[in-house]
Amino acid sequence: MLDIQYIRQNAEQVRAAIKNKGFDLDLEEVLAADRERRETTTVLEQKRARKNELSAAIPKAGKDERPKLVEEAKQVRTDIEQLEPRAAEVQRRFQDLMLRVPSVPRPEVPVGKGEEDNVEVRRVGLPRTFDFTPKDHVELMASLGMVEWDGPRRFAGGRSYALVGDGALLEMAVLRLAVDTLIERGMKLVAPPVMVKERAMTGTGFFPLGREEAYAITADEMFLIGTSEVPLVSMHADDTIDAAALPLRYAGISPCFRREAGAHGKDTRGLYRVHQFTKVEQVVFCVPDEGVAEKIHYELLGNAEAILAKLEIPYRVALACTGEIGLGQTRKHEVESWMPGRSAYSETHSCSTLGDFQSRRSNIRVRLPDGSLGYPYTLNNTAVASPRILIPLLENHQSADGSVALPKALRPYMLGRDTLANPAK
RNA sequence: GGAGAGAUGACCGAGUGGUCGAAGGUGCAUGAUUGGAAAUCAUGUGUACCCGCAAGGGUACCGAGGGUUCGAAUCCCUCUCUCUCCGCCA
Repeated sequence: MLDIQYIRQNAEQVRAAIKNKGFDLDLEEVLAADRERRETTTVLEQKRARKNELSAAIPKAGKDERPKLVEEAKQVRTDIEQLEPRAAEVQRRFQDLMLRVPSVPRPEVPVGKGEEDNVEVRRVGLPRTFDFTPKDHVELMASLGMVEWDGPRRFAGGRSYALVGDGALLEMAVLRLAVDTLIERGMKLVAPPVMVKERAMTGTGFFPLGREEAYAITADEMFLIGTSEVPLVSMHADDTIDAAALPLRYAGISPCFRREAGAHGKDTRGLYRVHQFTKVEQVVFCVPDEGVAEKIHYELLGNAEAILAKLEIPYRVALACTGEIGLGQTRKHEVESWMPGRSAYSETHSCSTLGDFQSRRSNIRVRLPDGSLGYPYTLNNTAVASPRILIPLLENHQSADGSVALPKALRPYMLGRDTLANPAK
């Protein structure tokens, strides 16, 4: 959410943000609702002031004065009761519109519509050239006994899978490697609730737009999170954090659930796009300062890259264009890992700065050194998300005989083994 | 799931219909005192929105939402959360 005063004073920039980010919103509607809201509250507050005046005067009034005052007070109350529903309606409409106003991208963010407009920043590592026909992760995992498809898809539906044997072990190893890396880098590990109330979804910017992307637990009005960013940010909802305590660096680990509502028929093969996965996520709160936020943004990006380096996966980093960044994000980098089975770099990480967008929605504040209150900035980035990360991990390290070499950094988490091989062989 | 207790400002805690944004204490800030500190004394110390160049003014907020009343932190209803006991349970 943006500051309405900021919107009033920078309407042009906000209009541009709406257009460039590709949202369907008429800012004039927002501004009109704001004007209407102020008009109705002014009238209402004047009535309330009169009401307070009268109820203060009544106990002091003499016997003969009293009935007259009570009479007027009753009238004023009736007036207020008539104004209130309209004012509430105007307020509701205003707030609903405010939740749909996107944040303004940082100046360095390229204007563009889709992926093709993202700007590649760097490539690290070279895609391997194979002297045999490489298998994709589906074939590899099948032959290595790492995954079950048929059973899960029968009892749990499309995009379901079960990691088994080395598949499950490898997932745990990768997650643990990521966790340890982040702990070494000063982040606090959190295993948060994965079922949350609507407020957490709205507060982090995933609702109301994108509501259809979340699984709802209707009986209890709860929602399954699509990322631990939701509970980690919400953990501080309504808090006032002392500036001296910032930055707060968290590493969240949780299962994540996504309906993939707009992606029917897309990426249906394998483990690339699934409804349930496990993710280690970095979330940081920092002081409201662009310079500080930028520094942390690159720190988070660096953490993700360090993990990819340990996993010995080639990747590239791209600065996402305006059309590819979300409602609240002011800057986003995507890290795309090389996936031989797709012969392409595909997204495995997403690093975002959100400014005070989430803090405002979640009512998270910071007490600044001068005693004033502000809204902290939030940032987040994937550390590792599995099973998606298993795709480049397995495909890049496969051998001609169908076995997979384990990167050195992973071996301690894999019982000291250096290879995954068919158990039958 | 059953029975009960509770939710007040940064914190503790008073307040059961009227001038209560809310006593008192603690903490914090500033000043006095001191060689310096402690102690002491004095003053100040919430947030959001609206109007205003400002000074300042107004409204709302005592877990949330409704209701009663001229008037609600105080009375009534619903909900949320916390705690205790019983049951169930990984």
